[in-house]
Amino acid sequence: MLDIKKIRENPEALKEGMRKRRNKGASVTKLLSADEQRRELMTKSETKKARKNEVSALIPKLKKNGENTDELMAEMKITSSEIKTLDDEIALLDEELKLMLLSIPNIPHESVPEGLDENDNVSVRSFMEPTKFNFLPKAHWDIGDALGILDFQTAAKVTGSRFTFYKGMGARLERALINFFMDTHANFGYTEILPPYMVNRASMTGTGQLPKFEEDAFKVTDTEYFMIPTAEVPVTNMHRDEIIPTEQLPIKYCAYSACFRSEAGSAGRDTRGLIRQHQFNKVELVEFSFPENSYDELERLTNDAERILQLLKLPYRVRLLSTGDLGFSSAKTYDLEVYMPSYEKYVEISSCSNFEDFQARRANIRFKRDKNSKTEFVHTLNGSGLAVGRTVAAILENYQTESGAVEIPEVLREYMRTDFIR
RNA sequence: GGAGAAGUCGCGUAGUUGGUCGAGCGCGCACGACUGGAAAUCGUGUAAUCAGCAAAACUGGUUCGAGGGUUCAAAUCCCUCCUUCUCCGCCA
Repeated sequence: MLDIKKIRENPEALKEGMRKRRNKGASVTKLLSADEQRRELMTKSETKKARKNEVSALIPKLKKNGENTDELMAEMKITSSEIKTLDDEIALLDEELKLMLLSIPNIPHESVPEGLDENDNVSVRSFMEPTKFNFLPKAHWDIGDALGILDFQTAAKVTGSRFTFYKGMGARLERALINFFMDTHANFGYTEILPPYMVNRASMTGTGQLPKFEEDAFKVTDTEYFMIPTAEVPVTNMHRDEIIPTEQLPIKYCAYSACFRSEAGSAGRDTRGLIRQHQFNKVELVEFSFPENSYDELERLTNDAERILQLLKLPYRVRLLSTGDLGFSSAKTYDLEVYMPSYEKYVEISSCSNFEDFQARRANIRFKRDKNSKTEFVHTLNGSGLAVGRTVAAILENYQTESGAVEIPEVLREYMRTDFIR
């Protein structure tokens, strides 16, 4: 959510930001007129309330002196109903205004390249060369099938499409990766979190999934709970409606969770394999930082996610997202893309974003520099560290051997208790 | 799931025949006095948020779990929901 006061002061900045995002939804004029009307009504209502409070203090005094208060009480009866009418109008405007504000995406940071879509993203750096094979490499779903470690067919029977059974060494690989990710991040100052997999509506709104993207989420029937699409939601909302003690900042969490996405708009895309599932595992990095540090922290957090790929010796590149590909809540995002031989291209395996105060304002997460200073919103950041299923896919494909076996990356061998899956 | 109790300013509490209660007290914290320094003691202060103002100050509004209602007036009465605790049931 953006700051209505800033929009009031500088509507041009919002218009420019929305132009960059090619966003047609935000009507600045409508927003500002609703805001103005609301403030006008508030002034009226508050004047009446002041009078009401004054009289309410007066009545008991007069009564004590035995004076008649009928006339005042009659006046207040009218005043009260007038206040109620005004407040009802204000509440209506408030709701309208809030819905508008909640539907406006974040304004991109000035360092974000302007573009139409993912084709305008910019490569920042890369690690290793794309893996070369002196045989015809197989896709991970074929490898998984051949080794008996991934079973999509049975999952389709038991649940439906876009689900997977991991079996034997496949299940162990997934579990090994989760432990390896968490252990690594914990060594770099992140506190481990294991969050709830369902959250309420307020949490989904706090991080920006609602109200605009309800169809992307799985809602639990007969409750107001949603299955989390990422651990970012429960973990960021841990501090919702809090004023974080300054000495605790920056706060850094790493959280493992299963993630649930309906992928409503993606029918037919990446239908095979582990790339686009309704349920997948992910380790997420979440950070609450001082506003002035957040862009340095974004670089650092991105490096923390990259470290995993480096340790696994998987080829990847870092892409700076253009305004056309930027997520709704983000001001700046780096995607880490791992090389996937079956696609003969790079596939997103992590997304690291700085939301500035966009989520913090929605979720009301603040801090105070010292006793006498005003409260400020923290900046929130997060990034995958990493998506586990896609990492399994990347390992199966990049580490496959001509014999059909898969070598285990060195750093995982102690977790796997083996050097090969065959 | 059933029965009961409770949710007040960082913490602990006072406040239930509705009316100077946005709210007293204690602790904590901050500042000051005393001290060579400290402890103890004493004094002062101690929320968030919105609107008005260029703005600090200031003025006004709102907030006693959340939302609604009764009333001239609600922390106090009524309703709904949420959370916590105790007992029972069920259960990994």
